[in-house]
Amino acid sequence: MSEQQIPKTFDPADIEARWYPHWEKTGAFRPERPDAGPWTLVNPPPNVTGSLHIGHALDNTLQDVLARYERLRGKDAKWVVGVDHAGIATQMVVERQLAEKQQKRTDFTREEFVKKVWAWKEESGGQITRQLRRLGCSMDWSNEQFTMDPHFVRAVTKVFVDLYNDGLIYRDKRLVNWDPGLKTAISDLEVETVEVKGHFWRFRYPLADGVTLADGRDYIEVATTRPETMLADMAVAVHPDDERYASVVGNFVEQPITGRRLKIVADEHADPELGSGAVKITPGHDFNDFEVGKRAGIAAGDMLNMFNADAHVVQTQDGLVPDQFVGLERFAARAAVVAELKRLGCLIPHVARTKDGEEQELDAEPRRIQTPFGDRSNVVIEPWLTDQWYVDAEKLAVEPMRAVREGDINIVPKSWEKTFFNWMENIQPWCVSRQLWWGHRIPAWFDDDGNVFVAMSEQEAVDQAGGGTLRRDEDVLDTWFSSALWPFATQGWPEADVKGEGRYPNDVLVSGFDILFFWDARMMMMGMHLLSDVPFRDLYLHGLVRAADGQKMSKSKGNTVDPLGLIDDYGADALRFFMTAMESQGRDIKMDQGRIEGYRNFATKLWNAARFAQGYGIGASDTLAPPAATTAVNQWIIGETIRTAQAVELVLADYRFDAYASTIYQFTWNRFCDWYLELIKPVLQAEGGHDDAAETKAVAGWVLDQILVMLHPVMPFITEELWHKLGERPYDLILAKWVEADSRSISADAAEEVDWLIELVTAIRSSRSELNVPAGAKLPLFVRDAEGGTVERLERQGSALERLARIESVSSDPAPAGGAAQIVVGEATYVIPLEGVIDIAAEKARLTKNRDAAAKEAKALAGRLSNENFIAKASEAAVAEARTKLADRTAEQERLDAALDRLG
RNA sequence: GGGCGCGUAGCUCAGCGGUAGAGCACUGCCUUCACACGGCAGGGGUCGCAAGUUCGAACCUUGCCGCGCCCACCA
Repeated sequence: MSEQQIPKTFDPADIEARWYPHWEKTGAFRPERPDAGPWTLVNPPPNVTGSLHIGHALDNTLQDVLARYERLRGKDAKWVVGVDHAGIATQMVVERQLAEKQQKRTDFTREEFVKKVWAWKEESGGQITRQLRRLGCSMDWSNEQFTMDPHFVRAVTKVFVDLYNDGLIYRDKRLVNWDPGLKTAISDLEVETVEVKGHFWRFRYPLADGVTLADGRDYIEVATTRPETMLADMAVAVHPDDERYASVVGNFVEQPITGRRLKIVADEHADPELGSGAVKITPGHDFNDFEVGKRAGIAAGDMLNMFNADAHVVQTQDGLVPDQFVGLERFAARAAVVAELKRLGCLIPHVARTKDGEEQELDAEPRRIQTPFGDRSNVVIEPWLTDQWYVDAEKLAVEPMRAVREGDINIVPKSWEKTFFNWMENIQPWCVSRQLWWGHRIPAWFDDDGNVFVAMSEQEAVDQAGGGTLRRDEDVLDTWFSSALWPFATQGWPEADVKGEGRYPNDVLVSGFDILFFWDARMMMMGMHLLSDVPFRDLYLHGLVRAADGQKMSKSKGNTVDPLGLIDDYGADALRFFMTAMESQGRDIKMDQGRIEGYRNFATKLWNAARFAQGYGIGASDTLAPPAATTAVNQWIIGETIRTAQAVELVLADYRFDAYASTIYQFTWNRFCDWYLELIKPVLQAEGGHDDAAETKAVAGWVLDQILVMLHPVMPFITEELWHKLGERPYDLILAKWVEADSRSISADAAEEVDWLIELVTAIRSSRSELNVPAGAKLPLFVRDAEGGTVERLERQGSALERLARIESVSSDPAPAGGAAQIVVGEATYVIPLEGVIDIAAEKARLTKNRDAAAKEAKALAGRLSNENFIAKASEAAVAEARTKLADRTAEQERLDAALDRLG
């Protein structure tokens, strides 16, 4: 693609469709650059069945900004990409498809079903990767990963075996969060607590054996929000110090429905302040009660279970559940238990007042109950006693906490550290087994006696067992177990020496804060244990993309925005710029189409600026260093370019994405387009050529190139297109060199001169506009009180001034008598005769407004400077600055007073 | 119950110790030969409230009021 005329219209779709395949085909994402140092980033693997949502667009834009920036700075930027098998999510999708055909998973063998999932993976797995390409993400597709690739399976198996052998994975019988919808255990993190409307019932449990309480009552009152669990009650607990019950501890109550004798135990868990102070204990179906039960000497194996896998009532081991309850669904069982207790006269009614103040008896007190739901199934979670595999997270959490504390891992923004520590310090054993078919099958085998053998292969397990036939564990691993290995398993670990290659630790991880525990922390635990080093040096956490009204986006609310649609409407570059500009640390992003449109306009602006430049023979620069410049305007823009590059480097080092976007935006539009291009028009358009033309074209071409370079990380498509349209290039922009930001190329004098010119032009324009001078009218300008330096500047910048402020001539002669606009800039006053045109009253009003503004500021400054505390305590620089400003403002005010006098 | 964050122009957001900025929207002028997805000029804010620290506070501290998120066993 060689130099050619830039078309009048900017068509993002056309450009995007051409450049992405070109980059990918030419290997630009991982070019051969033997001298380049490694820089590594791994992409949070999206679900294989997923499609790109707006959160992915944010996450991947930020990563691509970093990857492209580092690539431009000469690094061998490797951005690892791949997809996650997403156990539960994917299995659910395929099961849903079966359901549409009136089929279910269990109609098939495990092998048949898994085959169907693989088929679906092949069919749908490419979608999200195609979409990432449309966003422009410069990932290393040559090394695309899948968490169920054969080498990944080996890595996962090895990790499981190693952790088992290290005692960090174990099998345990305890309560798990059981999802009766999916019929699998899930981890704590996959449980979402939601407040729902519920009831709080109170019941009487009669004391057995004729015992009574100190006050003579023959029953103990217990309360619950889950009456159905009474069918498996095993005790009643009271606080050891609770006098009311001290006499009956060690005695029994009789559960009214089952007739089971429940021991009254003393346990700190019972809160004397709450309700009656006595609490029923169901060790098999409540996390607290499980602990109380254990303390009371009930072994896990003896705890009564009253549910099957889909939460229907089953007979307990002691056979005491009346037949009428067996087989009931859990919520039906709840109603049945309440009804039966009521019938038995054991229900204590709740007395409520109606709005009219009348008393009313209810079965139970209405309450808001914190209820656990499965995050995937949206079904109420049941604590259920099962054998599962656990990772000893507490031990694995030690090193990551140390790493964060000591700065080996730098969490950005820092405010997340507290959340991180809070979770890590209270971490619970991680249940990693899932009763699913899709996933990494657990490498554990059992013999007929229930002995377990954990091994890399069945053969090894058999060898361990000393022969015989073994049965492999049916369960698979939590998806996050495999993705926890992502920073190294994707790069060939354990065979490859990822540390030696400089690819581990990764340089940075970018993720949404919503997966800090699920994924980021687990990578730290696994990485630090298995590779003895942190998985990444920096952890950048970004927020959520919210709907325009601030609500969380979700399919069920129907308020999602499709990033692909936004790309169609505004171009990928505009969407990327939006994400980058809005990414402010520690804050969510609210959708704002107006902004995306604004950034589309920005792209168009750049396009037209390049087109303009090209029209005057400005093209690809042939130097990396700034070209030699003699004019103030050229020196100034070079300095501004370098300052911009330095600012960009500074803010990107701190992951200040918004600051990066606004820095480059303002430079491009407000400096380069609004001023520089306008200032050089007289040079470019001079009839018969201009002495400064060659220099100016060289500088303009260089600056434009630097803009393309600096903008490329966030707007890769338009910049690559313009890069080539502006001239023959030895390489694509994606592989160009970052700006040589050498401060020695900044001229302070040039900056002062151009700042002065801008101030003067702006002031003249402002007065023209306020005095309603016709926009096209060219006016003479008379200067008074100008010092030598200003006179020279006026000579040098005369043609620019004439063009930008619509001035016909500049003269240091006294202005003719009569009405005139007067403009004060610096020490000089600029007079524009407007006899007959000017409205003297309007000009007086305008000058007075300016005078008053100067006077007000001068007064404030004078006040500050007359405060001896300020002089004594404020920094010298602050005092000096105040003095300078006061002098300036006072002088300005005096000149404006003089101008007002002249108006009469 | 703990923790985190947010309340700045009509809207979306920067600024985080020296008397307020951007984009969009708004008003006026401009069909000026790069761009009307544009140019120029302009209006608009007692920076949630209160007290404190400081020579000086949108910016630091404390309290309060609103909003949001996360974690947690009130049966």
